[in-house]
Amino acid sequence: MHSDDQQSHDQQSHDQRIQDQETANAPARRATLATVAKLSGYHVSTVSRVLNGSAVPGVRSASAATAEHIRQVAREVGYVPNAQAAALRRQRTRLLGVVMARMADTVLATIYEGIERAAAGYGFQTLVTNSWDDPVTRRECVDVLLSHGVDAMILGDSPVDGGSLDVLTEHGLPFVLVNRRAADHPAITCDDYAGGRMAAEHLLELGHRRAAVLAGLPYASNALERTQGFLDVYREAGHRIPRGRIVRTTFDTAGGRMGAERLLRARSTPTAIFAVNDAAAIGVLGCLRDHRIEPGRELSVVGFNDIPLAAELTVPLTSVRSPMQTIGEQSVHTLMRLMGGEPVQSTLLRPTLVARASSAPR
Amino acid sequence: MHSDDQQSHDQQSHDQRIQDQETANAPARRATLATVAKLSGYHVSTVSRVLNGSAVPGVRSASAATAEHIRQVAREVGYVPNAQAAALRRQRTRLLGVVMARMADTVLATIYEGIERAAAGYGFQTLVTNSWDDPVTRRECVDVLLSHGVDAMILGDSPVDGGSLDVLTEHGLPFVLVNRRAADHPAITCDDYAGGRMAAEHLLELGHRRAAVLAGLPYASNALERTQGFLDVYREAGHRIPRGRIVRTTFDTAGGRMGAERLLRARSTPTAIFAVNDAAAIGVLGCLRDHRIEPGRELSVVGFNDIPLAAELTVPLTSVRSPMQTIGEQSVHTLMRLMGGEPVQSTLLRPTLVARASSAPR
DNA sequence: TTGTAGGCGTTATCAA
DNA sequence: TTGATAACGCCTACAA
Repeated sequence: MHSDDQQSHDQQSHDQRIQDQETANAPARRATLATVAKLSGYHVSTVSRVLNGSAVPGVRSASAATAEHIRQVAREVGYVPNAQAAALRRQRTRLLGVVMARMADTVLATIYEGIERAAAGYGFQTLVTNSWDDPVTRRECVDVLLSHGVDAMILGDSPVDGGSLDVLTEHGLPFVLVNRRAADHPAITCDDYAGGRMAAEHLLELGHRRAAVLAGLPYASNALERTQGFLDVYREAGHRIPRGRIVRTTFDTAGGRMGAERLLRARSTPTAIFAVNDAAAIGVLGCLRDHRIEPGRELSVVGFNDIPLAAELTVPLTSVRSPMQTIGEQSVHTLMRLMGGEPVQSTLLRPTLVARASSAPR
Repeated sequence: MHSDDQQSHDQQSHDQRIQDQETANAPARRATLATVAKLSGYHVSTVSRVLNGSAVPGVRSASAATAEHIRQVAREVGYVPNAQAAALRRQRTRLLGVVMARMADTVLATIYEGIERAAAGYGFQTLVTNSWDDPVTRRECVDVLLSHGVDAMILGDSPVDGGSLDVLTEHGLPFVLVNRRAADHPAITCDDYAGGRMAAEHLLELGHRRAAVLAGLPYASNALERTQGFLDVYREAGHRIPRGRIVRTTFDTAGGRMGAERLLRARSTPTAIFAVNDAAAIGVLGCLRDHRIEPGRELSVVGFNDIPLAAELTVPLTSVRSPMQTIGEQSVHTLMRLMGGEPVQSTLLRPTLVARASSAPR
């Protein structure tokens, strides 16, 4: 990769370097409850109640003066609670495991932002792993998260067959799927089937009879359902889309480009292309540019998710907008209910079509 | 937000729901070393040595048969080591804290992917938080990570003045900066100053004398240095860029769009715009489209980072490529050396200019 | 090679 | 309201 195109500059003073060494060799021991107890003259248990005690509003278990004094001392010595110890004792870590296919996908990153934000609201921290959509790595991710004792998991990369979900049910660990669904596990997703239909209806209204689909990867429910919704509308309208115009692609721009190349090489080319995600759609646009085909005028393109970039393209991209942030947030709320023992249901969030210049009447 | 445009479908069977409730109410206790010990007939310490023992290659501390038996039992009961307990005992969590401004920024997400990948290679897991570039949130992020006992931190959002770094040095916690530098803390970044110069040299060669800069936010070293490099080249060439043509912007497309609007409203407009990151540059392209200005032909645009999308745009974006993945990976390697007590230096990774159609001779 | 014991920092329970 | 104590699961020095 780029690993050889690098320079190293020594930008630290000698003292700095020495200090680094010392800190590494003598890692400062953090102040503990015992430290605070000794300094404040109270017993550890009292200090614990004041500093980390279960925050039941009405019930105080130390006099105001005592509490204030203890808090003061804690602040002075820079006391930070040790989550490991607390977790060991309480049997819960307040950690949420998150498995995503890959973070550099804007859609997944945005869902993740929703998750993080909502989780913070419940006092939960997230532990994230990238599975790269690889079964083996996925399994390792789950194991790592388990061993770190996450209280629950949010899985954003489940293949339709469920993948490694049995491990979780075995362990009795609560989990929620996002972005993709699998079996009847609780999942928070966009209503992908409806979204696929919207895209098709839009293109049909514009008069496109010969449409093609960049269908993504076949183990992702969202890709499958978007594709299915799209195909169904065309079939219902009597314009069945032949197999050759349905192309499997990866979800990145490179995938979209390759898929489009393939479609354009065929004998009869489509007048419209529906890509199941925006990154692929942008790859299509790149390919069209190379072939000097003007998007919108000569060939319509529709994407999915409506990432912020879509609106800014030179030919703005028509896209089915999915509420990515909300999917993330909602998944946390659902998970909290699940952890609380409440029954939960899967949720489908409604998408909306945003028509722009990349799709136009035939 | 979108929170009301949602539908709920009950997609679970009755049985499923009941099962959920049960698992929530009676969270299955994980198998521990003791469990395995009892079942295998060996003592906990032996089991521990076999399963989680320090992996010194040559030194085995159990007979092959014993080890195999123990491992077998462990597999059967689904033993997963309790990282909390191990951490408490060992005083190290094998957790790496990562603070980023925001994950939905492709650049940061890509750096993060590099971090995760390299960390996994060392057996470390990452704990990520978004600081949203807000000082208060940033401080909270650091505290949360500290309380979760991370062994070290990677900070991707440090303001030039260092921000909350003093807390870390106080705690003696090893850390490395990525993406942005601050004071003389060890940092792995792109050579932003050089990159800024490259952009300027490119535009000057094309004959652009009236250039403008979308300078990003003033507390980010990368934005500052890219801008400075750019300005220096123009100054050295005798074409000083006036204050009015240097616009502060956020790092997203919206920021780029607003910045460009402002530049185009001025009396004398630039013939070229350098945006300190690609997202902003794409915002510029969107703005130009609205004003029916053709990028490249009428006004040149140069971005920074060369995210994968840049090459696929209808008018491909000229950009200074930074080795994002490598920055992430390198930061972990550096951190490991730091934790090992070795002296470390900051590293500047060299960028390269990728010229495309968005910049053309004047 | 295997067993024993003690403690990492916190919290829940019980007693004062 | 406060104090004492035990235990969460694991690791490691030491003894056998």
